[in-house]
Amino acid sequence: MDSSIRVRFAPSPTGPLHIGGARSALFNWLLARKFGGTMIVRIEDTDLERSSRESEDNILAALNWLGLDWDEGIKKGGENGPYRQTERLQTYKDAAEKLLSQGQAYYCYCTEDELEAERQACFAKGELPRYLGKCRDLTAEDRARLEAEGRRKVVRFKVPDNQNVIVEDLVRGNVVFESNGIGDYVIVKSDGIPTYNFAVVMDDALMGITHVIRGEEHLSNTPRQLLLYNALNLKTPVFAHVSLILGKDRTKMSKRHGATSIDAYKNQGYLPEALVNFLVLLGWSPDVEEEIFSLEELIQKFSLERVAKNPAVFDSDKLNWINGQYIRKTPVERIADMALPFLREAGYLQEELTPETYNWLLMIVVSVQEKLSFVAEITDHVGIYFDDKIEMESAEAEEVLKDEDLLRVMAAFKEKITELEEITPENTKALLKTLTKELKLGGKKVYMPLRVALTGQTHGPELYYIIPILGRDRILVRLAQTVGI
RNA sequence: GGCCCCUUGGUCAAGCGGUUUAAGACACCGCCCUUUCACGGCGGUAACACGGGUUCGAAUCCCGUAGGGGUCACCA
Repeated sequence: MDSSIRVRFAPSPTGPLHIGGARSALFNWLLARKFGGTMIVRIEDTDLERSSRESEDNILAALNWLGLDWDEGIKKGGENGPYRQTERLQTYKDAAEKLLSQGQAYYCYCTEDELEAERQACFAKGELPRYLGKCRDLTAEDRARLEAEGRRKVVRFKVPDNQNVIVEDLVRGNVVFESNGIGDYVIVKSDGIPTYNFAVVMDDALMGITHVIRGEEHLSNTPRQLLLYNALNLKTPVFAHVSLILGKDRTKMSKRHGATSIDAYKNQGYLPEALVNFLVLLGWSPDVEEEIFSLEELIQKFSLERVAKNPAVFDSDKLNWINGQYIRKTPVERIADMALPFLREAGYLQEELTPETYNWLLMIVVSVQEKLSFVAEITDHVGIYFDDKIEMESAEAEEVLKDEDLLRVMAAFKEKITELEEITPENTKALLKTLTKELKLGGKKVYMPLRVALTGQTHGPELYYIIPILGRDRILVRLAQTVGI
């Protein structure tokens, strides 16, 4: 393998980019980057009904967000364009003509009802439901008659009999299929648009794709494609079928398993590099014990040899853990930017940010950063900073405020905090220390009562963050309210 | 149902015939750190689907059974 490697990601723009697609894109991209090859993005929009520009834009944006770029393809150009299949129709048409004239394909005039009846018959006999070749040997007169009836026609590929088709797969080894199990399949639909199996072959060949890395659901399509490569005398790429990503119930990931689009994770405040890290671990394993890798490290370490054959269940616990690891290592400014929309939506922040409130926001984020698995969770932790009306969250909290030394502690704290000209985490830390010392009390009698008096909770961020974030005035308001001083 | 793929702890997975009393990570549990929670550190529970072979020796090779998944469209 070398720099002549050409891989592609060829999504069909019928919905947002999903977890599985993203992983396929990632594997292709990693291979290209590792060997200095070329990554191509092509849009497979031959399903006119379901394809949309909106989906295309969404997919491309998601790819960009993940940090997966491409060297050639849609929105980028290149020598093998255009990169949208609906703009390459002439190419397919010519190839279909060729197959037709060589007798390797033929027109079929069967109606949907006829086909359905045939399928049922096969099924009843316990055979593979497939097209039996009814229109295979139509005479010119037959065709003229059927055309005269106004029937629509499709082009079917004539699948050779009694042939073993061997898929040489980098992750599965050689997989053998019998051509007899494959019925003559449609390569051009009645509206003149090629089907997937035909268009991919043409495009992969014409674009010089050397490695096709895709989901396992395509494995049983591959013999059909191989037959076409053969018939058209095209050079076949190397295949690598990666096993599927399953939901908790061990069936193929789908909407009912919850969030499956990359968008959904982006919108919950996951970091793209964390998602990539998680995705690569689904089906691939490093040769070392660490599991947290930067894109650069992944490029260096990735190899198709270490891609697993068995399907992987999507484990959101692990995703959360990985994302949490990244959140902790990420500069607070970036997390704050991500947190802003959530805080606004929760009604915590109304006004535009000033430099002052921005710094305040940063301190808030710092105080809870290590608690987050994904940024949307921030609203669960920051309520204490916004509502000055303190509710005791538990009987345990109320109990804390019944301590006999409470008033002494609070009064001393109030005095000290009032004297402080500027309240920062640093001098708050010092203040708390001297307070404990001067009062000659155990920390438990100082820290916990203060925490409860200020927030109504027995847990939460460090006191030395809470105090400066609240500021003197609001602290006094809260003390008056909860302990009456 | 036919064809194809897969089968190591709850999950992701290492393992490619002896170095395995089967790594590591997530989750879970415990301890430590921490005058809270979390983070972090240390430790623990937990697996080779089953049955036959082959071999001196099998999680690793072969066959069968079972289970799971995928696919059989004028969707990709």
